[in-house]
Amino acid sequence: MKEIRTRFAPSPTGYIHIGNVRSAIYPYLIAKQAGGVFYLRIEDTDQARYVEGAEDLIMDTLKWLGLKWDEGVDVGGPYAPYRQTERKEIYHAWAQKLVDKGLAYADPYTAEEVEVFREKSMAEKKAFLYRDYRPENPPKWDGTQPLRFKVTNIKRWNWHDEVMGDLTAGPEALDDFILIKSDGLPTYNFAHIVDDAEMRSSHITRGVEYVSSTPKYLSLYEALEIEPPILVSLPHIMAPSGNKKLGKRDGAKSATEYRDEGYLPEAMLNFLVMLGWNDGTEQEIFTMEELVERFDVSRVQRSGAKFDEQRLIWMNGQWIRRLSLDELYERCEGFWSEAAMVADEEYRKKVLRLVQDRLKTLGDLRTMVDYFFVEPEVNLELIDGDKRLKKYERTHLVKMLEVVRSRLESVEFEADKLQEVLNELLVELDEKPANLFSLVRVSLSWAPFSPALNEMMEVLGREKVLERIDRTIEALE
RNA sequence: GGCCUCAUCGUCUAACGGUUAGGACACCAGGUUCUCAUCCUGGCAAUCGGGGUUCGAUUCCCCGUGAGGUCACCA
Repeated sequence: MKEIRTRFAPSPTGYIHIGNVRSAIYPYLIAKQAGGVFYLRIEDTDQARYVEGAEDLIMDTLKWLGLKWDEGVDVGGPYAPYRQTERKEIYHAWAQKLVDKGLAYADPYTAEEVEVFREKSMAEKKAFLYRDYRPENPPKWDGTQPLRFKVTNIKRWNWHDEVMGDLTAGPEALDDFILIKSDGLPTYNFAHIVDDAEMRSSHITRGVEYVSSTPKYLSLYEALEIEPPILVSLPHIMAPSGNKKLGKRDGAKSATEYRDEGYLPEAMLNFLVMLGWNDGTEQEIFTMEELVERFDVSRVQRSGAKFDEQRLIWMNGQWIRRLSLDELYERCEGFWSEAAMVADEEYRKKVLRLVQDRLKTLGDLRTMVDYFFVEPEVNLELIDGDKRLKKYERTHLVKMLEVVRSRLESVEFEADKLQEVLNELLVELDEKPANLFSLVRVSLSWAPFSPALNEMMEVLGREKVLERIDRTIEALE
């Protein structure tokens, strides 16, 4: 059997936004589950859209998601170079084959002249086909004119797509498209065909927008006597509002932006893969290993899926909770506030354990745990505005806190012991947990929400707890 | 406009032609000695329309409708 070789072949025109990341994930999974090769090729033939540094952005994203490439611009490989601008001679050699066969010719028209043809066709309400205006005696190609493919096998094409199934297109889909631009660089249409042949791609994974061009590619394969690879067309990821393809203008962020906001790569990967694919079971959470094992292109959805950030957030929470405390701690590097950074590792881990179930993203850390690291500002509004606490006289609240304080002076600061004492205080003061615990909780955190009282006390420690109760008493008097 | 493709809860989706059309997110209600979250329980909610074929259609066929893609010296 032929070796499985898949690729991700982006253009270095900027960061890859999440809508496009999936077309790197799927080929990766296809290759890895077959024990094949996944490689990275840079398609930089459009000089005008080239963005400095984009290659690094792309590689950063792939690394973050754990999509390691076996061959590529930086690591090389048996079919190097992997950057199209460095492969110019190769394309010209293949182009020459077509010229020699009489299957390629120089385009004598200027862009303006072609535009006139196009407008004429559109005015007649039919699709523009250059071949309708094909010059009878084209000049010899000297490299300054665009080189066009001369389609000869004008017919209806039928082909198979692993995702879309059996597809067909009439002769209208065939045209004399440009192989080499007047700047000497090949178009995508030509370059990818040459590269995938030279680099032995077994699969071509790309967005559905290429299916209407497929007949052109098929006739080129035929002319070049290349056996076509397996075609895999991926439906688009749609913007959350409306039905259009998710793009940068819809606020599609880069994958690394999500990383910086505190999303885990596992969650992002899991979410993106599940957007348009499932394994037929009701399992929702998959590790990379499981995905590699279970992924099946034929189960990929044919219609576009909307990007649902709510689901991503949920999935991120799921993954945060699956991490061990040590692992979570490592992932949180860079997400702590400055005040927290001053505290030692052991203390921060204790705090982290209390909020692991509460984090939606690692970014929540910055604000969620402030009061563990800095003295919170007393805000009596939290008492006066509380539907239960506001019913008490302040003197009574003070009395309650004084009793609590004196009991805490001697108790061991350990969660279970603290809970016992808190329960005893409930009886002693004849109070409901909703009242007493709320009062103490607010006194210690001055935050609208916080972890369980006894655990919070254990982490804060006796000194801080007594100090904060004193401050509250002072403020209430 | 030509050509191509797609169509199940609000969203992501499951369902050899036979299921009370299942799950998940979101939302709502309840429970977990206090808040927030987690977790658990329950609830709301879908086969685009019309014709066929069939004992029986979400599933197959046709016609509509809607949506998307494409018709670049961009990929």
